[in-house]
Amino acid sequence: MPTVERAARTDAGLASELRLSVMRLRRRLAGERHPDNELSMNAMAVLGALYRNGDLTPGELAAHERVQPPSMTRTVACLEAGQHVVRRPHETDRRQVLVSLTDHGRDTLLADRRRRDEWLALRLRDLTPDERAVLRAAAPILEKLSTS
Amino acid sequence: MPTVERAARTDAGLASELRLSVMRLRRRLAGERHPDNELSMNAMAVLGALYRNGDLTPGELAAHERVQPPSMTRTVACLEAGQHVVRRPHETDRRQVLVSLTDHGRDTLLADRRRRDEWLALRLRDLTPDERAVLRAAAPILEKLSTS
DNA sequence: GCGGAATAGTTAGCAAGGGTAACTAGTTAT
DNA sequence: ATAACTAGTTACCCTTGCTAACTATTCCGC
Repeated sequence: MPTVERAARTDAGLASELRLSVMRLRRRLAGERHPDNELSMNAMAVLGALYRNGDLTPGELAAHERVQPPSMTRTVACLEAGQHVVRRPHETDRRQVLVSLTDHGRDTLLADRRRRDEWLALRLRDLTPDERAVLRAAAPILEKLSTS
Repeated sequence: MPTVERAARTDAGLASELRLSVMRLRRRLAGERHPDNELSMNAMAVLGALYRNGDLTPGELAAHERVQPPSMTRTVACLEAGQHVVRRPHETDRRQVLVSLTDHGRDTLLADRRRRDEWLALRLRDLTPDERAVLRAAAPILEKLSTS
């Protein structure tokens, strides 16, 4: 008996399917992380954002990850404690704070990412090329859904 | 600046993209639930499984949702407290317990599901038909990833 | 310029929801 | 008869999200 019903013809049905699939896969991803990764998935995402975009404020990071500012404060505090980022005051607006990736943070990010995607990448290799193509197309759409 | 890099050409890149997208969308889904839904998303998923498959044991439910048995014990206890399910001993093997959906549970499931998918279905309507088709194809693949 | 509104970040406290370890009760196999 | 296994539960802890409330700064209207 398949976990997902075959039919997702209506929008409501598709919504249900997608919701369940996303929930389960996320749980699986959280569980399957390699044991010697020191960073949580969210901390990783923050380092990734800094790596791609350069220095950002906590507010920008919160918007980027779609969490509330206090949640990001905690994540950043944790990263700062591990020397992965440094916080420094904004040049002109002293309400703001800029978070920068340290060398150590960057190294950790790259090593961690390599290990952490291992599990998923392994499963992706078991898919057919067509299935991978579908997921490649789907990723930005999922992203758009969470953005809007 | 797009949140997701355009490139997901390698499997590792795709894994990264997919992981981030799934995490964010799931967070968004958890947050956007309609205020007068009484059930958590996981409770809903359990009722859904019972609705589709008939009576199941806690162990089967745990495997189905890919959580550890103690987590399912709690979810089932919560559902039982709300009269959405009943637990009764297995006929022949008295170690086991069978969980059944009550009428009230079924009604709640259907009403809740309708409301809960509203937000996502709304966003789905903003997509192009092609994008929806991609997601329709992607849902079972995501499911397969979390199953394997 | 000065007082009130708005903005950025933080602190404090809470709740949901996952996990592991250890226990009970029932079943199976030697 | 007893040892080993299985299903479920209990107890406990951790992570990670949230809201509310507070501080510090900046902006705006007069």
